[in-house]
Amino acid sequence: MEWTDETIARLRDLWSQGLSTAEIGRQLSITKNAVVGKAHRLGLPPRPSPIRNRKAADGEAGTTEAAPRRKSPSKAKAVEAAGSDLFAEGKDAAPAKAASGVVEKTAETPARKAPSAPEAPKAPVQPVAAARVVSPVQKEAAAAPHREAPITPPKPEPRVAPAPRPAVPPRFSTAGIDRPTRRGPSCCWPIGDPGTPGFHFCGATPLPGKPYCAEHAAIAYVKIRDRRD
DNA sequence: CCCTGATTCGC
DNA sequence: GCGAATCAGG
Repeated sequence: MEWTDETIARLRDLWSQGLSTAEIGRQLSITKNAVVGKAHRLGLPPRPSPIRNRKAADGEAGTTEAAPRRKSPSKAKAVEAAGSDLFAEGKDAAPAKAASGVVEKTAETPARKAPSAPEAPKAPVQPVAAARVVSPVQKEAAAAPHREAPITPPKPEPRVAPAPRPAVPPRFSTAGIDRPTRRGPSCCWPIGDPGTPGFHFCGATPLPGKPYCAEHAAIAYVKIRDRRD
Protein backbone atom coordinates (compact mmCIF):
# COMPACT_ATOMS: atom_id res chain seq x y z
CA MET A 1 0.00 0.00 0.00
CA GLU A 2 1.30 3.34 -0.95
CA TRP A 3 0.72 5.68 1.89
CA THR A 4 0.86 9.00 0.22
CA ASP A 5 0.21 12.20 1.99
CA GLU A 6 -3.20 12.16 0.46
CA THR A 7 -4.18 8.78 1.67
CA ILE A 8 -2.81 9.47 5.08
CA ALA A 9 -4.75 12.69 5.24
CA ARG A 10 -7.90 10.88 4.30
CA LEU A 11 -7.21 8.15 6.77
CA ARG A 12 -6.81 10.68 9.51
CA ASP A 13 -9.89 12.47 8.40
CA LEU A 14 -12.09 9.42 8.32
CA TRP A 15 -10.55 8.15 11.49
CA SER A 16 -11.26 11.34 13.35
CA GLN A 17 -14.78 11.22 12.09
CA GLY A 18 -15.30 8.02 13.91
CA LEU A 19 -15.78 5.73 10.99
CA SER A 20 -15.07 2.13 11.70
CA THR A 21 -11.77 0.75 10.60
CA ALA A 22 -13.46 -1.59 8.23
CA GLU A 23 -15.39 1.23 6.69
CA ILE A 24 -12.31 3.32 6.27
CA GLY A 25 -10.61 0.37 4.77
CA ARG A 26 -13.38 -0.06 2.29
CA GLN A 27 -13.21 3.50 1.21
CA LEU A 28 -9.50 3.33 0.83
CA SER A 29 -9.65 -0.07 -0.78
CA ILE A 30 -7.56 -1.59 1.91
CA THR A 31 -8.20 -3.96 4.74
CA LYS A 32 -9.17 -2.83 8.13
CA ASN A 33 -5.99 -4.28 9.43
CA ALA A 34 -4.05 -1.93 7.28
CA VAL A 35 -6.12 0.90 8.58
CA VAL A 36 -5.63 -0.02 12.18
CA GLY A 37 -1.99 -0.72 11.73
CA LYS A 38 -1.34 2.53 10.02
CA ALA A 39 -3.45 4.44 12.46
CA HIS A 40 -1.39 3.07 15.25
CA ARG A 41 1.82 3.91 13.60
CA LEU A 42 0.57 7.39 12.99
CA GLY A 43 -0.31 7.63 16.61
CA LEU A 44 -3.90 8.43 15.90
CA PRO A 45 -6.11 8.55 18.95
CA PRO A 46 -7.56 5.13 19.63
CA ARG A 47 -11.28 4.99 19.30
CA PRO A 48 -13.51 3.21 21.74
CA SER A 49 -12.68 -0.36 21.14
CA PRO A 50 -15.11 -3.13 21.74
CA ILE A 51 -12.67 -4.86 23.91
CA ARG A 52 -11.85 -3.38 27.23
CA ASN A 53 -8.56 -3.28 28.67
CA ARG A 54 -8.37 -6.24 30.89
CA LYS A 55 -7.27 -4.00 33.66
CA ALA A 56 -8.72 -0.65 33.10
CA ALA A 57 -8.42 0.04 36.76
CA ASP A 58 -5.65 -1.53 38.64
CA GLY A 59 -5.41 -2.24 42.25
CA GLU A 60 -6.92 -5.59 41.88
CA ALA A 61 -5.74 -8.52 43.68
CA GLY A 62 -3.79 -10.95 42.13
CA THR A 63 -1.76 -9.39 40.12
CA THR A 64 1.15 -11.10 39.26
CA GLU A 65 0.20 -11.13 35.77
CA ALA A 66 1.59 -8.05 34.39
CA ALA A 67 1.21 -8.98 30.85
CA PRO A 68 0.22 -12.47 30.12
CA ARG A 69 -1.36 -11.44 26.89
CA ARG A 70 1.39 -13.07 25.12
CA LYS A 71 -0.66 -15.78 23.60
CA SER A 72 -0.01 -14.35 20.23
CA PRO A 73 0.33 -16.20 17.02
CA SER A 74 3.86 -16.97 17.93
CA LYS A 75 2.51 -19.57 20.21
CA ALA A 76 1.47 -21.63 17.29
CA LYS A 77 4.86 -21.32 15.84
CA ALA A 78 6.51 -21.93 19.13
CA VAL A 79 4.56 -25.08 19.48
CA GLU A 80 5.33 -26.00 16.01
CA ALA A 81 8.97 -25.42 16.50
CA ALA A 82 9.40 -26.65 20.01
CA GLY A 83 6.77 -29.24 19.60
CA SER A 84 9.34 -31.75 18.58
CA ASP A 85 10.60 -31.55 22.06
CA LEU A 86 7.72 -32.67 24.16
CA PHE A 87 4.69 -33.45 22.19
CA ALA A 88 6.18 -34.45 18.98
CA GLU A 89 5.62 -38.06 19.45
CA GLY A 90 2.11 -38.86 20.44
CA LYS A 91 0.19 -36.78 18.11
CA ASP A 92 0.80 -34.13 15.65
CA ALA A 93 0.17 -30.81 17.10
CA ALA A 94 -2.09 -29.93 14.24
CA PRO A 95 -1.21 -26.31 14.33
CA ALA A 96 -3.25 -25.54 11.32
CA LYS A 97 -6.69 -24.76 12.35
CA ALA A 98 -7.65 -21.20 12.43
CA ALA A 99 -5.72 -20.47 9.35
CA SER A 100 -8.49 -21.47 7.07
CA GLY A 101 -10.48 -18.50 6.04
CA VAL A 102 -12.65 -18.69 8.99
CA VAL A 103 -14.46 -15.49 9.21
CA GLU A 104 -12.81 -13.88 6.31
CA LYS A 105 -14.12 -10.50 5.62
CA THR A 106 -17.71 -10.79 4.67
CA ALA A 107 -16.74 -10.64 1.13
CA GLU A 108 -19.52 -8.81 -0.58
CA THR A 109 -22.67 -9.06 1.31
CA PRO A 110 -25.20 -7.48 -0.96
CA ALA A 111 -27.29 -6.04 1.74
CA ARG A 112 -25.17 -4.60 4.40
CA LYS A 113 -26.53 -2.48 7.06
CA ALA A 114 -25.30 0.99 7.00
CA PRO A 115 -22.55 1.61 9.42
CA SER A 116 -24.14 2.56 12.62
CA ALA A 117 -23.30 6.00 13.70
CA PRO A 118 -20.48 5.79 16.14
CA GLU A 119 -21.20 7.30 19.44
CA ALA A 120 -19.33 10.35 20.31
CA PRO A 121 -16.29 9.33 22.20
CA LYS A 122 -15.71 11.01 25.46
CA ALA A 123 -12.10 10.94 24.75
CA PRO A 124 -10.38 14.13 23.83
CA VAL A 125 -11.06 13.49 20.24
CA GLN A 126 -13.38 15.76 18.45
CA PRO A 127 -15.65 14.48 15.77
CA VAL A 128 -15.49 17.17 13.24
CA ALA A 129 -18.35 16.10 11.11
CA ALA A 130 -20.97 13.47 10.82
CA ALA A 131 -19.88 10.26 9.28
CA ARG A 132 -20.43 10.13 5.64
CA VAL A 133 -22.65 7.30 4.75
CA VAL A 134 -21.44 6.28 1.46
CA SER A 135 -21.43 2.57 1.63
CA PRO A 136 -24.91 1.89 0.44
CA VAL A 137 -24.19 3.78 -2.64
CA GLN A 138 -21.03 1.92 -3.19
CA LYS A 139 -22.74 -1.31 -2.71
CA GLU A 140 -25.34 -0.28 -5.13
CA ALA A 141 -22.75 0.57 -7.64
CA ALA A 142 -20.90 -2.62 -7.06
CA ALA A 143 -23.98 -4.69 -6.98
CA ALA A 144 -24.97 -3.69 -10.43
CA PRO A 145 -21.92 -3.99 -12.49
CA HIS A 146 -23.96 -5.80 -15.02
CA ARG A 147 -25.33 -3.15 -17.18
CA GLU A 148 -25.81 -3.44 -20.85
CA ALA A 149 -25.34 0.04 -21.91
CA PRO A 150 -23.01 0.13 -24.80
CA ILE A 151 -24.24 3.42 -26.03
CA THR A 152 -26.14 4.79 -23.13
CA PRO A 153 -24.00 4.93 -20.10
CA PRO A 154 -26.18 5.63 -17.14
CA LYS A 155 -25.66 8.91 -15.54
CA PRO A 156 -22.44 9.00 -13.62
CA GLU A 157 -24.45 9.67 -10.55
CA PRO A 158 -22.57 10.79 -7.54
CA ARG A 159 -21.52 7.80 -5.62
CA VAL A 160 -21.57 9.66 -2.45
CA ALA A 161 -24.30 10.51 -0.10
CA PRO A 162 -25.48 14.06 -0.10
CA ALA A 163 -24.13 14.53 3.37
CA PRO A 164 -26.35 17.12 4.91
CA ARG A 165 -24.72 20.10 6.43
CA PRO A 166 -23.21 18.79 9.57
CA ALA A 167 -23.33 22.10 11.31
CA VAL A 168 -21.42 20.85 14.23
CA PRO A 169 -21.96 22.92 17.27
CA PRO A 170 -18.61 23.94 18.58
CA ARG A 171 -18.69 22.58 22.04
CA PHE A 172 -15.04 22.81 22.52
CA SER A 173 -12.56 25.38 21.78
CA THR A 174 -12.25 25.71 18.12
CA ALA A 175 -9.96 28.61 18.45
CA GLY A 176 -7.25 28.41 15.96
CA ILE A 177 -9.38 26.62 13.49
CA ASP A 178 -10.45 29.12 11.03
CA ARG A 179 -14.04 28.67 10.21
CA PRO A 180 -15.63 30.05 7.15
CA THR A 181 -16.65 33.59 7.71
CA ARG A 182 -19.95 33.12 6.06
CA ARG A 183 -22.41 30.51 7.00
CA GLY A 184 -22.96 29.13 3.59
CA PRO A 185 -21.74 25.76 2.55
CA SER A 186 -18.05 25.41 2.52
CA CYS A 187 -15.62 22.73 1.64
CA CYS A 188 -14.80 20.75 4.72
CA TRP A 189 -11.69 19.13 3.41
CA PRO A 190 -9.24 19.14 6.26
CA ILE A 191 -5.99 20.92 5.84
CA GLY A 192 -3.31 19.94 8.23
CA ASP A 193 -3.65 17.80 11.28
CA PRO A 194 -6.80 18.07 13.31
CA GLY A 195 -5.96 19.34 16.71
CA THR A 196 -2.89 21.16 15.68
CA PRO A 197 -2.78 24.92 15.50
CA GLY A 198 -2.53 25.15 11.78
CA PHE A 199 -5.47 22.94 11.13
CA HIS A 200 -8.28 24.34 9.09
CA PHE A 201 -10.79 23.40 6.49
CA CYS A 202 -10.61 24.26 2.87
CA GLY A 203 -13.60 26.53 3.05
CA ALA A 204 -14.07 26.90 -0.67
CA THR A 205 -17.52 26.71 -2.12
CA PRO A 206 -18.44 23.07 -2.34
CA LEU A 207 -20.11 21.35 -5.19
CA PRO A 208 -23.87 21.24 -4.90
CA GLY A 209 -24.84 18.50 -2.56
CA LYS A 210 -21.29 17.67 -1.68
CA PRO A 211 -19.25 18.51 1.33
CA TYR A 212 -16.19 19.30 -0.69
CA CYS A 213 -15.29 21.80 -3.29
CA ALA A 214 -14.62 20.61 -6.80
CA GLU A 215 -10.93 20.29 -6.22
CA HIS A 216 -11.20 18.18 -3.12
CA ALA A 217 -14.25 16.29 -4.21
CA ALA A 218 -12.13 14.98 -7.02
CA ILE A 219 -9.57 13.77 -4.56
CA ALA A 220 -12.09 12.47 -2.13
CA TYR A 221 -14.17 10.51 -4.49
CA VAL A 222 -11.92 9.40 -7.21
CA LYS A 223 -10.81 6.45 -5.20
CA ILE A 224 -14.30 5.47 -4.43
CA ARG A 225 -15.25 5.57 -8.01
CA ASP A 226 -12.16 3.69 -8.83
CA ARG A 227 -12.55 1.07 -6.20
CA ARG A 228 -15.66 -0.39 -7.67
CA ASP A 229 -14.71 -3.73 -8.98
C1' DC B 1 -22.64 -15.57 14.19
C1' DC B 2 -21.88 -11.04 13.23
C1' DC B 3 -19.49 -6.97 14.29
C1' DT B 4 -15.75 -4.20 16.33
C1' DG B 5 -10.64 -2.55 17.37
C1' DA B 6 -5.79 -4.10 19.21
C1' DT B 7 -1.71 -6.51 18.99
C1' DT B 8 1.85 -9.31 17.31
C1' DC B 9 5.18 -10.60 14.09
C1' DG B 10 6.90 -12.19 9.47
C1' DC B 11 7.89 -9.92 5.57
C1' DG C 1 7.03 0.30 7.55
C1' DC C 2 3.50 -2.67 6.16
C1' DG C 3 -0.40 -5.67 6.91
C1' DA C 4 -2.20 -10.62 7.54
C1' DA C 5 -3.09 -13.39 11.22
C1' DT C 6 -4.73 -13.52 15.40
C1' DC C 7 -6.90 -12.21 19.64
C1' DA C 8 -10.74 -10.65 22.25
C1' DG C 9 -15.04 -8.11 23.75
C1' DG C 10 -20.03 -6.83 22.46
